[in-house]
Amino acid sequence: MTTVVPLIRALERRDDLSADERVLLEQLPARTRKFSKGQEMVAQGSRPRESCLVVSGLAARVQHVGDEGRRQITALHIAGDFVDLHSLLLKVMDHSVVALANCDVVFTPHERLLDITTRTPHLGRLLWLSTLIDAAIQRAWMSSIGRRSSAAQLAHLICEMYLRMEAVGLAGELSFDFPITQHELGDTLGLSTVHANRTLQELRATGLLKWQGSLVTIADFDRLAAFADFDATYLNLSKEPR
Amino acid sequence: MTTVVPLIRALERRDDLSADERVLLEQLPARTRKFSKGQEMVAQGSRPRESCLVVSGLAARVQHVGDEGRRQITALHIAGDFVDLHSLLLKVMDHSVVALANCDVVFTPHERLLDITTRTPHLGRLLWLSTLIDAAIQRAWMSSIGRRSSAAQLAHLICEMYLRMEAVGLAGELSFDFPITQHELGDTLGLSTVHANRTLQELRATGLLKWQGSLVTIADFDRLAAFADFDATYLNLSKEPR
DNA sequence: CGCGCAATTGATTGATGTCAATTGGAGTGG
DNA sequence: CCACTCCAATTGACATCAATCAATTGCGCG
Repeated sequence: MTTVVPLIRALERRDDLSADERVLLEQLPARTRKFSKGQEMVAQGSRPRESCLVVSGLAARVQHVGDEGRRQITALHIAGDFVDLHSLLLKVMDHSVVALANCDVVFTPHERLLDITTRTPHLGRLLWLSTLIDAAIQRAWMSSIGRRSSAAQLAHLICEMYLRMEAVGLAGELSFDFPITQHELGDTLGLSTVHANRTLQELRATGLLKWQGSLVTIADFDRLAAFADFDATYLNLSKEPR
Repeated sequence: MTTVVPLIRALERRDDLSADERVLLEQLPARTRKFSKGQEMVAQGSRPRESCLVVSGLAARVQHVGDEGRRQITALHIAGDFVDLHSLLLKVMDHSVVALANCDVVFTPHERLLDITTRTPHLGRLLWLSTLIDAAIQRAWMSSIGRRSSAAQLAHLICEMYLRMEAVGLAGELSFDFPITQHELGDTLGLSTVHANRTLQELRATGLLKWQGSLVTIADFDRLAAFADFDATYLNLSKEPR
C-alpha cells in the first residue's frame, strides 16, 4: 500500500516511528477515491465511518453560515494531511470537506484507527498530535482573521502554505502551486471576493510575492514573514519525542 | 482528591467511564493553584511539563499579534475544561493562558497523563476528544469572526457560553455569570473595545438579552439562537460511545 | 471623597462589502 | 481558425461597517 506513504512521512516529520509502527500503518486498509474540483468528500452533519487522508491535491474544511450562502473555510489540507481524523471521535461532522482541486484521497475505517490507538498508544498519540496541529493552525488563522490587516493576513497564509508544502516536498525554489480561486481565498480570509482580489493586488504591488495562474512565488521569505508577523512555531515542523 | 471531580464530570458528559477509569483519574496527582484576575497561568513560548484543568473561574487562551499589543482570545474555558492538554503533545505553547476572573486550577504532570493514555486507551481517547471539541469550538468561532455580523457573532457566543455553563451546572434560569470585560470581549470577537460596547448595546436593544454587571440573562433562547444562526452540534453535548 | 478602571459617547477616518460592469482566458462547437 | 460560452479576475462607484481618537460618565473600593 504505497498510498499511506504520505501519512507515514507526515507522522515521521514530528516523531520517529518504530519499524512495527510503520508496518501497522502500512497494513491499514486504504480505499482510494478520486474527487474532482468542487466535489464534497465529507458532508456536514453526516456520521462518517471512515477517516480520510489527502494523498494529492488540495482540500478545504468548509462551514456554512446563515442562510445567504455565506461560508468560511476553516482549514486547507495538502498531501499527507489527515483531513478527517476529527470525525473519529466527534461522530457528527460540524463542517464539510471539499476538494478545491482534483484530489486523491484515501479512506480508512474508524475501527481500524481505534484499534491502532489501542495497540500502540504512541501511534495513537501521533494521530492525536495531527489533530492538535490542525487546532494550532486554526488558532493562528483565528488570530489572523480577527487581528491582522487583510494584506498581512494573506501574507501570513502564504508563509504558512509555503512551509507546509515545502515540508512535504511540494514546493520549489520559494514557489508552490496553490490552485485556489479568489472567491475561495475570500472564504478562507473572511473577506469578500472583491476585497480578496484587491488585497492580493496590494500584496503583489509590494513586490513581496508573485502569483501567476496558480503558481505563487515568494520574492523574499524573511521580508514576507516580517510583514505578516509570521512565527512558524505553531506548525510544529520539528521532530520531538511525543 | 475532590479536585478532579469537575474533570470526571466533564468526561462523563461525553461517554461512560468504567469504575477503573474513574479510579485512575482520581489518583491523578493534582496540584491546585489559585490565579487572580489577569494572571497568566501558562506562557506563550514555554514548554510546560504539566497540563491544567479549570476548577472554577474563567480562563482564556490568548495569542499576541504584531508589535502593537493586539491580541486575540482564541478560547474561553470554564469549570471542568481541560485548558491545556495541547501542550502535552505540542510541547511549545503557541499561545498563553490567562485568568479572566479569579480561578482555581489543577495541574497534573504530563507523564501521568501519557501514562493514562497508555494504560487505558479509552480514557486517552476521551482526553483526545476534549481537545477535538476545543477545535470544533475554534472552528465555530472562526466562522463567526469571518462571516457573521458583530451582533450575530456576540449572540452566538452567548448561546454557546450559556449551554456550556448549563452543562456543568453553572447556569441559572436562562442566565449565567460571565465576568468578562468589554475590552476582553472585543479581543474574543476580533473587535475594538468601542465596537464591542456598541455591539453589546445593539443586542441589548433587541431585547433578546440583558447584561447587568457580569450577569447575562437570555430573554428567549430560541429567538437568540435564530438571530445568531446557532446550531449546538459542534458542542458535542450528547453522550456517545467513543 | 477621590482614585482607577470599565463603560459609554461623539466625531471622524479608514477598511470592507455590495452592486454592476468589464476584461481575460480556456475550452467548445462550427 | 473563429465565434461563443463560461467562469475567474478585475474595476469603479458607492454604501456600510468598524477602528481610532478623545472625552466623559459610572461605579466599586480604600
